Order: sequence, then C-alpha cells, then structure tokens
Amino acid sequence: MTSTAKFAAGQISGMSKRGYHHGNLRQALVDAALILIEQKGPTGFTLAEAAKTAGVTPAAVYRHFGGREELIAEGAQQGYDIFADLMEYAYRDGKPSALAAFEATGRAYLAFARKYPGHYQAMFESGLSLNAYPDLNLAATRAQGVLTRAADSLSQHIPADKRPPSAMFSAHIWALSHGVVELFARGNPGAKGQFPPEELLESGIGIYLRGLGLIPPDDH
Amino acid sequence: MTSTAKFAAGQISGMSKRGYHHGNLRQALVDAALILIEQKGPTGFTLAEAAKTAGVTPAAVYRHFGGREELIAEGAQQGYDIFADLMEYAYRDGKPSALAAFEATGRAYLAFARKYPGHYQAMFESGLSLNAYPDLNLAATRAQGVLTRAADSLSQHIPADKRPPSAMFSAHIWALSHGVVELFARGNPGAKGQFPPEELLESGIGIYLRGLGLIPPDDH
DNA sequence: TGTACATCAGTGAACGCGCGTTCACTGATGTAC
DNA sequence: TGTACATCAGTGAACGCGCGTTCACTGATGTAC
Repeated sequence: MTSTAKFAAGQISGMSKRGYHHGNLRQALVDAALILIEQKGPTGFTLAEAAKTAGVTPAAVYRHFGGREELIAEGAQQGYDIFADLMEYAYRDGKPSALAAFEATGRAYLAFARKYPGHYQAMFESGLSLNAYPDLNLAATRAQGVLTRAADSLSQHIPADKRPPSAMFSAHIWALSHGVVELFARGNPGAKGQFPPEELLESGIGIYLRGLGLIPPDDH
Repeated sequence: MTSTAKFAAGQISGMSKRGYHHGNLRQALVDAALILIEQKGPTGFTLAEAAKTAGVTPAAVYRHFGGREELIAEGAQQGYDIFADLMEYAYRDGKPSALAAFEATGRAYLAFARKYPGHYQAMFESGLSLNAYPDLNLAATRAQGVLTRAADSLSQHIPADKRPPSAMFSAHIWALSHGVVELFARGNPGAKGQFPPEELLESGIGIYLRGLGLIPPDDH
C-alpha cells in the first residue's frame, strides 16, 4: 500500500486520529477551515481554531501550510474543482436541448452554493488574490471556462448580429446567480424571503433568455 | 447654539480633535469603522483599530457604542439611508420615461457601491441580523421599497397576464446588480475584467427588460 | 521472523502581542448666580 | 463680567485571554538487514 493510497483512504472515510500520527491532517485541516468559514465567514476564524477543530496542536498546522491564508486558498481551490465538475456534468446532463442544458447549469450553481457554503465563501467572499496563488487561478479559470462554453454553444442559436459576446452572456448569468445566492439564499438584509431562491433564479434566467430571443415571446 | 446644532456642524466639517473633548466622536468612530471595513472587510477590523483611527482610546468607544457590532450596524444604517435617497433621486430624475428612470436606478446602484464601499459592505456583507437592530431593519425596508416601487410602476406597461410580481421583478434587478458589483467591480476571482461593470450591468438589464417585453425586440 | 535504525508528523512549552473590557480619574465645557 | 460648580466625554492603567509563531522534543511508522 503506497502512502498516497493510504491518504486517499483516510480522506474518504474521514478517519479519526489514531495515536500520535493523524493519518491525513492536511485534508482534515482544510475540512475544518471550510466548516469554520461556513459558520463564521472567511475572516472570522483563526488558525488555532482550525487546528483545534482538527484535533491537533496549532503548531502542527505549519507542517502543511504556511499560514491561515494558504489554508483558505486550498479550500477555495478544491471548491473550484468541485464547482467546475458539477457545472460540466450539469451541462452535459441537460442535453440534447442546449437551452435545457443551460438552465440545468443555473440550477447547479445554486445547488453548489447550498451544498458547499464553506467552499463557496472561500471562493467568492474571501478576497484572495488569484495572482498570489497560481494553482487557484488555474482552477478558477477552468470553472469560468465551463460557464463560458455553455453560453457559447447556446448563443449559436442567436442571429450573429444580435448575439452578445458569450463571455458577457455568461457573466450576466453568473452575476445573476451570485446575486441570488448572496441576497436571497442567506440570512442577508435583502432577503425578505418572498420567493424561494430557486424560483427567483429560474424565472430571472427565463426572462433573460427570452430577451435574447432564445425562448419565443409567447412560450411558457 | 444647541448641542445638536454643534454636533451637526462637526459632522459636516469632519472637525478634528480639539483638546480633551473630541467634538463628535460618535460619527468619527462610524467613519473610521467604514474606512476600515472598506480596507479589510466587515470582520477584518477591531474595535481598538477604529478607536485609534479616530484618534481616541479604545475605552472611549464605550461611551457611544455597546461594541464592535453596534458600530457596524450604525454604519450600515447610514448606508441604507444614503442608498434609499440616491435610488429615489435617480428614479425621479429619470422621468418622464419610466424605462429611462428604471435604468437610471440601476446605474445609481453601481455608483453607490463604487462611492460608498464601506457602507456597501456593512449593509450587504457583514452578516448583521436585521432582527437585532430594528432601526436598521427599518432603513433596509425603506431602501427595498424604493426599488420595488420603481419596478411596480414600470411593470404597468406589461400586459397583466404576462407581468411577474413586481417584488420578483425588482429582486431580479437587485440580484443582477449585486452580482455585478461583487464579481466584477472588485478584485474578486470571477473578475477577469473583460467588461467594465457599468456596461455589463446596463446590457444585462437591457436584455432582461427586452425579455419582459418592455423594450421592442428590434430596438437598440 | 525479528531487530535496529531513519524519518518526520505532531507535541507542548514558551514568547511577545494586541485584543476587549473595567475602572477610578481628569479636565474641558456649559451654566447658575 | 466674573466665579464656583456640575456634568460627562475621554484618559490611561490594569486585567485576563487567545492569538501566531518558534523550538527542541518525542514517539509512531516504515524499512533495511
């Protein structure tokens, strides 16, 4: 059994501390950080807390990370990876209709924010500089690429002269999704909670796509 | 000269400390907090820092506020007041066309986020519970009311059977605006900066309104 | 199979630091006479 | 106009606390023989 295989096994089962050595402390620390971020926000937790949550001395953290920010960056990167996979899967899953596929992608966005709030905040609310973390930048770029490609293939159905750049198209959808998450899917001020976020996002995307001529005016 | 009038004068001129008494420490602390929030986020500053920025001992803060959170809440409340005024003004200013007025409101949203980043973050990114601060709740409700009324009067132009609830309408616009601010008007991951936020928001709102039938398909 | 050894992940004690909060105080300001 | 006094905003010293970071160490694990 290689050391890698052992780590992977530990990662999956969430193995607990067994004696003096932890087993897979690195991932346990990331997980702890993500839980704390979920509870108190990206700037609301301390390195010492993360160590304690993982059942370990603060000093142990330095075996794996340079400090608190690096821990958040790792969480964010894992988030982007999950996110990109999810979006890609949702898009492919929605075939054969490009439109249905696109709408599935929107729903997947919201589902991701719901299911992985810690990752989501590490990704979008931590204020990390992408320049400082090349790997994180790469993961973020890949995730954005998925969205842009989805928008791109959908906009083939729009007459070329009325077609917005697909990067703009996907930016609109991304912004709308993010805004719905931030304002209406959390305990935030704007959230007077009149509509469920899913309904809000779906109807918003519907109206937007109609505006692009992708849904006939009378449809729905 | 009443004490109130003196305070108001101090507030306007940003009067500096003059001897043992400050003049208008309460507002100076709020201003300091807003600057710190702008620089380091709502959870990234300490009460002691705010006191220092205002040129005062940490203990002095307790003459005016119960603690750090109360300070943020006051900043958020002032933000909602400015915000509501700005939106209301932008909407009225845009007459006679209801459409133009609505679009002006969208631009005003972005302008507010740009000009008052500290307030903006205190309002939307601080995670304050509105229930804990009734006055804040009131100010937030008023601000939301302005947006909803704008959406309401604009949707009069839509046939009743195709008209979405105006609360949903305004929620869409709010979410889109907020998403653009968060993702593209800051140093955030999503911000690959291909388009200026203003253009992104304006085009997004345009497509959305076309989807509602408020702009003819061929227009623009 | 057993033993000796190298590796290195995590320990725990230590440090200096800035925080939040309290308290008796001080001195600037406004007012009564 | 001047003086005595009340008010109360801000001081500064003090406290206990948890933080980040370092360091020599310890002991669990894997491996060579």
